[in-house]
Amino acid sequence: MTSLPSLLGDLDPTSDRAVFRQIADQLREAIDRGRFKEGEKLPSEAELVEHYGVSRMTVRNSFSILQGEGLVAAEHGKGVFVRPRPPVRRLASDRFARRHREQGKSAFIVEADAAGSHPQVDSLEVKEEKASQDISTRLGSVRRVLARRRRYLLDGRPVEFATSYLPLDIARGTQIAEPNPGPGGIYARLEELGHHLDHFEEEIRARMPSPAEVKTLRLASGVPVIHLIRTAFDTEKRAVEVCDTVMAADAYVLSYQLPAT
Amino acid sequence: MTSLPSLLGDLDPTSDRAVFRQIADQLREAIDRGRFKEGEKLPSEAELVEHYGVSRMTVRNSFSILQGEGLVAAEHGKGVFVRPRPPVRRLASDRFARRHREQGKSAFIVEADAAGSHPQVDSLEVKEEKASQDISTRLGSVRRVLARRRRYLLDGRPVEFATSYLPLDIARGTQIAEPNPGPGGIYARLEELGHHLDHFEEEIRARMPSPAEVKTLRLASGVPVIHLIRTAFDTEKRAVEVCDTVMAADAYVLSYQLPAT
DNA sequence: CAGCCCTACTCGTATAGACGAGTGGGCAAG
DNA sequence: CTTGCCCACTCGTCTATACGAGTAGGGCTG
Repeated sequence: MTSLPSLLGDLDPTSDRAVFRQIADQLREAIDRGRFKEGEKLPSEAELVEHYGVSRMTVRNSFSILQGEGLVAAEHGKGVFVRPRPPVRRLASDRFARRHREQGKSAFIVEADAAGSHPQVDSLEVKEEKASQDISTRLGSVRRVLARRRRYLLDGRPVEFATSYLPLDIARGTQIAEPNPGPGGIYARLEELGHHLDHFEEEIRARMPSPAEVKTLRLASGVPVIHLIRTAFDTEKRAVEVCDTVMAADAYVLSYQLPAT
Repeated sequence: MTSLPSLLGDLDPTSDRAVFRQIADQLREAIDRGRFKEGEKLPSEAELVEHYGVSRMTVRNSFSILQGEGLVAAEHGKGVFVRPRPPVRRLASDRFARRHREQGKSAFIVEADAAGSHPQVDSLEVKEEKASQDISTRLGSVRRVLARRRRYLLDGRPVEFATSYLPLDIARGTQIAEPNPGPGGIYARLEELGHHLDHFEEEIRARMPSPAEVKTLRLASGVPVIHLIRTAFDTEKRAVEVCDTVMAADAYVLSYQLPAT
């Protein structure tokens, strides 16, 4: 039972700042200054209750602020811990360049192997379905589509799930409709089918995850998602694929290289 | 006092799902289904206390979940409201193309005017300062830099703030060091100074905002930020500017066009 | 009629207490 | 020594209560 004042200071009763905010401020500052390091355990609720002389709900209130900021995460039965900043996966803008399609393995696998982490793909699902309004619009008024769903994991942690949508007249009956699309992925198959890829359009949004997304990506509270929608166009200016991707924001940095034309 | 059951249903006491989660689920679903529309007021805490027969803290707990998801916002003295989705600003990847630098006005102003909204730029600050470790690395080991800070508002709402960093040997004494950099902005000045722009690199992250960012961008809780770091390179492969931008994620969609080379 | 105030309703903050459930270490029984 | 149980400690959920403070509308007062 070492004394916390050395780490945490006192409350200012004259301040009009709410007590639980003051406590959150002190904890946040202590974390920022490295007094509590990544992965380290913060003082327990009971300890803070005693240190500050407040009720437990007040302390929990403080923690909930820091959780909302993505700074800490509570673990039932263990304590509240400073969230480690996970190593990030970089997505370069040239990741779909033709030269990367030569190898047999998918971009995700190759890239992860190179970074020394253990990649995995699961919840593979390939089926025909009705296109949503949005997908239909992007693909040019298609009614039904082939949907390829998959989830990506890095060292056992889910980091992204994605769905590719393709018009049936392109994909039906081809290897694209198979669970394993073969070397170079569906883009290689599209080119073999005569749909030479011209360019991609990517739309990027960030937002808080839905409960379903929290579940599939096992997100801690306070972690947003990056929502990326990529449309692939062939040289005839036709949209041949839309890929809808949701990524755990704490696992990714997107990187683009743009000409200054 | 109209009855809420028509909108909200009952609790399932046999479920092992926590009561406050069940309530949050029901409210979320009602919002998703459009039973409560954007900007509309949810039932008050007292009403929900009575409807579900739970204590007030339980209801507040439910609200705090939905706030964390960015779905609702509480207004002191008024009620809890469904957060309206603000109009988003699209940032196209060609926004720095040379052809857009012809006009006298900045890209932000032109674009906002075209969209019929009222643009504003404030908290302008231009000064020399010590480069942070990160900025120094990106600019190629520079010790001191010229920093240009500004905040952008759309119809009175702050949506983004940005800082440009330039090496002193380039910027000092030029119009770049003036509050108003002149027509075409600093990129036009850089080209006039012989630094012909070759390409940009953009890094994109998403995360929850710091308290300071919440303040400057007046963010509601449950709104992440998009953090964009752009480095401009001239034809000599030298990094001539780094622009660090923090955007309210609910106000932006980034859009990139990539060749399929 | 205009202005003010009062009141009812809203959410914000805080206390005190209770029980449940996950975790991990120590101790006791085999 | 190993196994298994128990207990202490942790956070999770929930109740009940109290007061503060912002808002809006009705009614009273001048």
